[in-house]
Amino acid sequence: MNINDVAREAKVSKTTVSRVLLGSDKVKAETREKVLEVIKQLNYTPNTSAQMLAKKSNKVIGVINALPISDPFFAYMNDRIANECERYGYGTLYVVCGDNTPRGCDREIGLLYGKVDAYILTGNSKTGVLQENVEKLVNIGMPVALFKTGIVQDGAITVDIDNRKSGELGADFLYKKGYRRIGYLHGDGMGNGKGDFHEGQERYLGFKQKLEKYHLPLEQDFFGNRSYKIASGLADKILESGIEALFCDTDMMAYGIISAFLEKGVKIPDGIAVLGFDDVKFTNYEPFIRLSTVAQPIDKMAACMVGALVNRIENQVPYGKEQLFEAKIVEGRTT
Amino acid sequence: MNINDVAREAKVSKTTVSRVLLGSDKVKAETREKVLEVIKQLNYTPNTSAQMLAKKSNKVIGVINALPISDPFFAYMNDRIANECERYGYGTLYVVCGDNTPRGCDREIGLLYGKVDAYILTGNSKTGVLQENVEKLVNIGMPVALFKTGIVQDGAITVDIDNRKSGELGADFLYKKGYRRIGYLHGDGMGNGKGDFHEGQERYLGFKQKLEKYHLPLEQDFFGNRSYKIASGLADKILESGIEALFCDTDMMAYGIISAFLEKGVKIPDGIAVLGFDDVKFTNYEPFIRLSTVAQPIDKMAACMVGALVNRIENQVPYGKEQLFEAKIVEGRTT
DNA sequence: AAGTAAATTGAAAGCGCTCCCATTTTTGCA
DNA sequence: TGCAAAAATGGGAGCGCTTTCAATTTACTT
Repeated sequence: MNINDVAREAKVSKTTVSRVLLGSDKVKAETREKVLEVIKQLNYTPNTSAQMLAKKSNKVIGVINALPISDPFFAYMNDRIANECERYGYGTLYVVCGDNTPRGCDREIGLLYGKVDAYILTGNSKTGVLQENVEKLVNIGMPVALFKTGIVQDGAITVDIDNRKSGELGADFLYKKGYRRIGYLHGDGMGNGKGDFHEGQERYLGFKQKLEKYHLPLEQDFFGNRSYKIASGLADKILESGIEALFCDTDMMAYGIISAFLEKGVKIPDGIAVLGFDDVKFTNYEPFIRLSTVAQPIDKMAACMVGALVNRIENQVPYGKEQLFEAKIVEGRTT
Repeated sequence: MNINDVAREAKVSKTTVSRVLLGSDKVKAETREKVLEVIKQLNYTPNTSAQMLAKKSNKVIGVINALPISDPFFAYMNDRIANECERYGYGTLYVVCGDNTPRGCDREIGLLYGKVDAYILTGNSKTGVLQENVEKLVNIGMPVALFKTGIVQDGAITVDIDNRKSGELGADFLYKKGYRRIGYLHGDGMGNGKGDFHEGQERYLGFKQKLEKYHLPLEQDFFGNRSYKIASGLADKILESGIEALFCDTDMMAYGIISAFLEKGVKIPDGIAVLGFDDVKFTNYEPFIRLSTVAQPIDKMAACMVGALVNRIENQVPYGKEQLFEAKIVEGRTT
């Protein structure tokens, strides 16, 4: 079942069918009607591979997630990307590097090659192998956007927030709220315990600098971990340290530790204040504790990436090398 | 840059290059070496659209999520599907129907058409439009698996848990733990307020039947909602009702209401016990309160779908029409 | 050394579609 | 009614790859 079958049935040439399909050009109204009718009747769907091959472009952007997609922050980002693509009439194809091991995603890039007009690469674990592949893509003229990969590469556009500044912002906010003894809870990146969460390091740096500027004492650092038992002891450790506020480098860490605090009967924010990072949005679930957090402008970042890629694809307009966004405080009830 | 460039550079025919690419057949070792070298040197990547067109199959399974992917349950499912596909040497391509409106996903099916060897359709919002499209796919001989779509269709394989039984299981568990006054917290499905969460209805039915069997009183029903304010009042309402245990029809609802209880200083499970549904797994986050829940065998369901599809694709082995799995209780600390 | 089988390679057709260009049909206007 | 211009349609090449089948080379046997 292909375009020829439709052509035969509609008694026109496949060229005409193609024209109807692409909604293009001038086809007599009644011819179009007839073709559409046959298409519907035969349940014909055009083969996108053939289209792609013939057209060299198909209005599709490919997204490679170099991390498990069940990370809520990135999951939401993916939703936003799809939405943005739709605005421009583009489809979105996703691929996931399923495991936790940072790698080059060769397989995944290959899987999309010839199917998409541009790539978006996503992932918070810096890896040299990935960088090599980005270079390759760029070299063959492929439009590429990088989201939080920690890679900055000529010919690709890197989108992220200014992590350093965001760390400062969080510290500043807590300071101005009157907290003086402020601790920091580190996440562990991809949960692989490899400590390669490059974003967190920058955030922490900004946080520390701000504390120093205010001549605040540097409290003990705390480290999150996926193991329940350690995490449970963690809450005690944090409480015993006597800090007044805790800056967590992801919202998920914040939610976790808050639950632990609540369970121990500690009031938030009176017993201890908690500031998250990300502004994670959940489908199907509105957290009952509105978290105070350093919000990443996810929507804007998605719009920036897709907009830049589409503009490059359609108008050959080059994009900048790096686009850093400002985070902002969203105050909930935990500070 | 295509296969011809490689052929020319390696001084062989493109047929030979193709053979090397497919790792197939007999190619003299030194010829293969040379071709591989040229491929590497030129950074050549085969065009998957051309391959697909020529081969009629490319070992790729397409997944259409008829819901926002940021739903943690489905996000995790998607991760599992990718893993299963990888076991068979298959790639996985995802598409998301970005909005909350249940629809036929015509666009998304079309986007994948000609790119994949089989479809997996996912979504917990029954829609007639979707069913039509499933029929179409089946009619052209496309292997199709349906996950929680609420659709059962000849020629497609439907995979789900036995929701009724699972509701009974939860009620039974709570009863046997000694709880007698048990309430039920309904989710609102896709969060679109349309109340089309067909799974929940079945679960509730099973739950109710079991209560009746034990001659327990039917407590007031509670309804979750994405609006924070209502949800906050909800916790009070539940507590005032005097129930001893609350059965929530998703884990996310459970986590939410638990936070609210904790914040009010209510102990779990002494003040009130909470049983969730799903056994949601988070990347990057281990909830500090291990939830007691009715666990869906996500891994098994993913394996079942992918296995059935691959077997159908490669060996023409037909699959069953419907495969229902048993849920089981995973007891945490909230009951 | 000759002959045959096996291994290796290449030429060319074709996958389903788009699009350039040529051809046919229709329209507008004198 | 006739003729040029515009509109509508179709033929066929080509997108990058795989695969059949034939041709060539190599290896083996006696």
